[in-house]
Amino acid sequence: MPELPEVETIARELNAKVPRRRIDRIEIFRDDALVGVPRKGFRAALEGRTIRECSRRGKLLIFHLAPERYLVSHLRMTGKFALSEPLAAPLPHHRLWFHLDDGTLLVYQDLRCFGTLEVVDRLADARSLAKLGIDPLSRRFNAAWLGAALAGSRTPLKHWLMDQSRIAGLGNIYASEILYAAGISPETPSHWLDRDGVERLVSETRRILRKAIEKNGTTISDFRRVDEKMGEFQNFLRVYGKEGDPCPRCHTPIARIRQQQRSTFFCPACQPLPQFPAA
DNA sequence: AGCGGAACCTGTCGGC
DNA sequence: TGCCGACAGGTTCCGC
Repeated sequence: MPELPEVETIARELNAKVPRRRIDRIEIFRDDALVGVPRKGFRAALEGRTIRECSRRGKLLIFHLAPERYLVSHLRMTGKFALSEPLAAPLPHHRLWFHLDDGTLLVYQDLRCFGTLEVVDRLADARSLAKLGIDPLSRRFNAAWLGAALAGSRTPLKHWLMDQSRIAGLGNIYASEILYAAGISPETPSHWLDRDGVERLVSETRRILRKAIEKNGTTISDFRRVDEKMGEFQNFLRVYGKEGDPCPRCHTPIARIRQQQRSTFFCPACQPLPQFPAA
């Protein structure tokens, strides 16, 4: 489900509510998500600790606790965190309840049970954080960095952008949208991109991610904010999920292809495959 | 290096 | 109506 803007939205909304709240008690209804610790160890590691803040790294959501400890969560496709009034019984896809000291319930739910919850004493110990690449909203993500990183890779650009060990946070929706905005074919061998293309890719990546965060993420089916409201960026998507619709720029029907087992949407006219390597 | 395929798990949707 | 396959915002592992 969530890519960088959705996780950023959740982190910001949690950050407005949960800092200084203590986790009094945890109820576990299904423990598939727990990484590295058994259910009892998970509860013992977190109960009684206070949430200092929430942050995001790539698509990972991080709860910073005191005394020092971290809960690092990857929501994968359908994971969610929500704040709720106390409930009598868990709803169908509720997996864990964190009872906070002000009486509210921090609910972790996950329809498909792909999501993960990892507890570590130091962030450096988190396996899920270890292999992440550069954050695309950081200053280091610029044309000089990207140009050097792309050199030598023949991987199709769309797949390259989704590799979390290179850039952390882009997924299937935003990779398609960014390439459309930059006017670059998703099938371009990565090292073919010329200097101008690299610069467009950097600026469109930043622009689209910032706008998506401003719109609280994209809700196509599952994604919900902490208060169960939907995001609004789906209203600004140009190509994702729009196979056959006219391109907003040139009216050519939007195409859909499969790359690495995933759907890619693009405009064949606005995003032509380069004819030759641009050196 | 990089690709295809399968797996993890559950639900929905479209076609026949 | 009912069954069956395809597909879903992600990642990882295995084999070629």
